[in-house]
Amino acid sequence: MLALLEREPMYGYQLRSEFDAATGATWPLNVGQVYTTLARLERDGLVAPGDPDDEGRLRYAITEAGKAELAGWFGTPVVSSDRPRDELAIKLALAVTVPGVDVSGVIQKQRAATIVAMQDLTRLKAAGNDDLSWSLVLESMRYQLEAEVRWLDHCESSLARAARARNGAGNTEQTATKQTGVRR
Amino acid sequence: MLALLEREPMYGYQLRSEFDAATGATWPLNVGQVYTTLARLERDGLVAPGDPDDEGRLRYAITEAGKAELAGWFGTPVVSSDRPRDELAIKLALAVTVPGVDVSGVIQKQRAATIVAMQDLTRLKAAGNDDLSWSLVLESMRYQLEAEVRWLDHCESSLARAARARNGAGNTEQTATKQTGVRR
DNA sequence: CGACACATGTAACACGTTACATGATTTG
DNA sequence: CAAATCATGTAACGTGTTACATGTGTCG
Repeated sequence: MLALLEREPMYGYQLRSEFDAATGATWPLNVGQVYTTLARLERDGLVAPGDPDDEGRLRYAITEAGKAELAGWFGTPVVSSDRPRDELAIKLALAVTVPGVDVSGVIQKQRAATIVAMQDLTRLKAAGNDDLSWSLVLESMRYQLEAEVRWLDHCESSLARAARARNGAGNTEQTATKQTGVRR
Repeated sequence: MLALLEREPMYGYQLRSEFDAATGATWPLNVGQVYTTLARLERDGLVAPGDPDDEGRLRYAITEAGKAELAGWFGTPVVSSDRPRDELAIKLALAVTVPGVDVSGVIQKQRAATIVAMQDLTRLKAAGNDDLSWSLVLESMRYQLEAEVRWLDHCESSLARAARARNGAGNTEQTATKQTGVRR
């Protein structure tokens, strides 16, 4: 919000559409949330309601405090500790500890879903959008999804190795990558 | 929580330590939260308090409904739409739209931080932990961080290209990757 | 004995999210 | 004219997170 308001004062509805434009509607933003957030930002003195425009729309402007906050945001890198927990990582980490879970089944389903997501992305990208922000976000997702697939592969081979270690040294059937049935 | 309780009934404090063990303390979990979550899970009928053990500790057990929920979780891949918004992606997407922001500065700081994070990871990994869950989570982070660096590089060259497009065709000074000062 | 880990909780807060209500304006 | 878009809000809910209170056991 602050970043958008730094460009120029905007009213709520406009903020939503500008945000969607910037992120390519990848993470759609509920309009209602804009207003609640605006109220919270005003509470914290980061924005201020100002001159209503020609039509009665109330534009909010960023304050000095808001500019400082924004500059801090841009100037401070995102570190692991303020990233949200990675659900997928947790899921697999736990899956391998719970007996009866078909871990490779989980991995395979996930990889399939991830690959579909990548294809959707490619399709989106093909439906020409020359906007820079748009394409950066899309590329971000692509890099992440690619990494995810690679990680899933790594997990599978890790699993296979662990299974091989558990079984006798001479026993070389690839059981680990071929089990079926989901728990129980 | 459900995944841990599927292994065996546990009490609150134990759940915390088991979770930390599984995720390698990557995303430390506040103990208090375990109890509130446990209360909410009980409210939803997914766990049930049961037989207190030899010391007076109250163990919670997963219910049938909880098992179903858990099986659903393991059986359903994580898709983009239920992933949280990517703060870094949004940050850069907006940075390029706000005039006066030193985008390559942001990128460089982020890359530095990301690389440090990768080194921390390597160090952690070196401090021997042969636990499978642990190492899967660590690898997950490594893959993600690597992807992030690659994406940041991509962003920089994307930016440079955009800048070249803005400037005249003959004008080939590399202004885009060399600006300084953070807005204003 | 004092500090620290173990162990259980609760109150308060902030935030994201949804659903709903309401009205003006535009457009097929 | 009806439907859709524009536009502004609010109430309610769920959850993550922190801070605090409280007590027991253990170990240097």
